Amino acid sequence: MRSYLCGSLREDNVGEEISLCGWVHRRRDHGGVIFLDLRDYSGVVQVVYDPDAQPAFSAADSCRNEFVVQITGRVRSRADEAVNENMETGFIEVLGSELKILNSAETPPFQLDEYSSAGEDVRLRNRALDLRRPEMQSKLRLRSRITHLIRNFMDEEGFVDVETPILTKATPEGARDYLVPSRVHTGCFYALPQSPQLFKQLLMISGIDRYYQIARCFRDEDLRADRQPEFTQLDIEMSFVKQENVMSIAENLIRKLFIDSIKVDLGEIKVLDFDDALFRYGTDRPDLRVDLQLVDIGDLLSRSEFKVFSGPAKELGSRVVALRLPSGDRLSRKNIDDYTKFVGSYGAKGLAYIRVNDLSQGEKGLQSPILKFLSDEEIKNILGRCEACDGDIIFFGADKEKVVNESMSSLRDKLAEDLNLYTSPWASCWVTNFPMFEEDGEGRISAVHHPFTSPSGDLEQVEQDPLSVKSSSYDLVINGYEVGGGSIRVHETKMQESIFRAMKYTQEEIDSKFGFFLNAMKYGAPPHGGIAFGLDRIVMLLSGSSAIRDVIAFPKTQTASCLMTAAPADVPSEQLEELNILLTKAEDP
RNA sequence: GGACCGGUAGUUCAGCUGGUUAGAAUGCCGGCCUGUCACGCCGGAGGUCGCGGGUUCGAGUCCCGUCCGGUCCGCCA
Repeated sequence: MRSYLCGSLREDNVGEEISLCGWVHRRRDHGGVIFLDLRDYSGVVQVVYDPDAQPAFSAADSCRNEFVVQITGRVRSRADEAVNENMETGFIEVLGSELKILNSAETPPFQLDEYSSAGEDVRLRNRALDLRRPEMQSKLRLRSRITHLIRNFMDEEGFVDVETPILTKATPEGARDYLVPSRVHTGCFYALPQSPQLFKQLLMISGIDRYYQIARCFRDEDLRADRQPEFTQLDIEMSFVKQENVMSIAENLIRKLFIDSIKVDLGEIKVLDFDDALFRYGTDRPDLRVDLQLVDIGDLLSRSEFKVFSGPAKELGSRVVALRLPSGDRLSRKNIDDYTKFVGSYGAKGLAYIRVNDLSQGEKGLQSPILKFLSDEEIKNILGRCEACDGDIIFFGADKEKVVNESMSSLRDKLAEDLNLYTSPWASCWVTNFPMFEEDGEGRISAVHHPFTSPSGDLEQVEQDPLSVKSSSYDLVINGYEVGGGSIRVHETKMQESIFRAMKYTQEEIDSKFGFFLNAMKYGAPPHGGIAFGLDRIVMLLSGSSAIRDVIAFPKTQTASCLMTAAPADVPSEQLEELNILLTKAEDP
C-alpha cells in the first residue's frame, strides 16, 4: 500500500517514485494546481497535483479534510522561494501522479490542526478523532515508550512480571471499592483491586523474589485533574531488601525514564523527613522548584496581646507560621483579597500580611492591618526571623496545624504558579518516615500508608501508643506531585495482627478480611518491601500535560462517565434479575 | 455532600442597565484563481441561546430548579 511514511521524506528521497497513505490534513485549491497536505502519525508532507495529471487532479479536487487516501508520485525538491522551513518535510514535496480515495469523511466536528481549540467535552465525545491530532499522538506514543523502557529495565534487573486478578476480594485499603456482582454466588460481590498490594506480598511469600506489574487499579472516589477512577500503576515488590535498596532501584528507574524519554537529568533527589517536610513546606509533597518556606514564629508570639496569633501559638496541635514572598510589592490589594479567599477554602479564617516597604523607617516603613495589635518587639522579632527585606510581603497563618499546613502550602503553590517563582524546571525529593497511623476526626486510628507497612516501633508501642509510631515508608515527589510511594512491609504474623488490633479490628474482622493473607504469612514470609508508581501521573509530567486525562486514551469525566460510550448505562431488567439485583431507586424516565 | 467558573452557529467566543431581525472569527457549501503552505478574493447556508418553571408588556440577559463540562474542598495515596 505504501512505501514511505509522510513525515519521513527528506531531500535524500528526491527523484524516488513513492506511495503514501494517510489523511488529508488540509487542501489548498489554486484552481490550476491543488496542494494536499497528507498526514500520518509520522508527520505531514505536501503533495501537488497539476491539471495534466488526470484523473488524479479531479480526485484531488473532490478531496476534503480527513479523507483517507493513497497517493503515488515522485519526490522533488522545492525551489528556494517555495521552501517551508516550518515543516520537517518543507524542503521537498511530492508531485502526485495518482490518488486513490480509500474512504471519504464527513466534516469533522472540530479542526485537527494546531490552531483550533475545541472544548474537552467535544474532544472526548469524538475521542477517536481527537487522538488523531499530532499532539495526542505524541502523548500516547510517549506513554508507550515509557512502558517499554520500564519493562526493559525491570527485566534487566531480574523482575518477574506477574498478572494479578481484576475480579478479587474487597480489602479495605481506604478507598471505596468498585463492586461486581456474582451470578453464581447469589448476593456476593467481587471487588476490583484498588492495588495488587496483598497479591504482590503473597508473591514474595511464593518466592518470586522480584515482582513487577503494570497494573490497572480502581478506586470509586471523586475525580480530579490528576485522579481517574481507573488508573495504572507500576507495581514493584522485592524480597530480602531494606528501604535503601527499594529506593535506589526506584530512583535508577525514574532517572532512566527521564533521560531516555525527554533527555532530562533529574539531578539531586533530596531526602526529606516527613516531619521536616511538614515543618518547612506544610505538606508531605513539597514542590521544591519553589524556594519559599514556612517559618515558625509561634514561640515569638505566645505572650502577644494579639489573640489571633497568641491563641494558636500557645495551643498544642496548632501553629503560627510566616511565609515571606520576596518582591511581594507586585501584589495588589485585589490580589491579596483573592488569596484570602483562596486560603479560606482550606479552612483558614483569614490571611494576615505585612508589607515591608522600607525597613530603614522602622514601623513607618511597614504596612499592615495587624501592626496595631503587635508590639514593636514582636514585629522586630518576626521580621528578623523571616529575614525580611524591602519590597517583601509576609503572609501569616495561625490556626490548627492541619489548617495552617494545608492553607499555607497551597498558598505557596498558588503564589509560585501565579508569579512564576520556579527556580528550575524539575525538582524531586523522597519523603520518608511517615507516621504509621493517624487519627481521624472521630478518634479512629487508620494507617497513613496502609496497614501492611512495617512500623519502626515494637509490638507494645504499636498497640499502646500507635500515634507515636513511625513507619518505614517513602514517597517520591516530583514537582509537587506524588508520583510513587512504598514501604518495607510487615512479614511477621504477630506484628501484622498487632497493627490490625491498633486499628480496632475485631478478631472476626481480621479473620474474614485478611485470614487468607495471614495464613500464607505463617509459612515463612521473607522480609520484603516495594513501591508503586502512578504511571499516568509520570506520563503527565513527562509530556507536560496539565491533566491526567490527556495521557489516557479513553478517560472519564469528573462525574466518572465516558462521554464517548455513555458509560455507565442502565442494563436490561433481565440482566439484573439474573444477578438477583433489585434497584431501590429507579432512574427517572 | 459542598464552593466557584462555564454552557449562545459545526467549532471557539462576543452579546452592556431586560427592548425591534442574536453577532464575529473559523469551519462548511458554491464560484473564481497555476506555487500555496492556517493560500487569497466574491457569494451563500447555518441558532430549541443546555433543559424546565417563574417575574415582566417584553428574557440569551433577572430569579428558582435541574442537567452537562471544568477547577477545587470533602473523599482519595
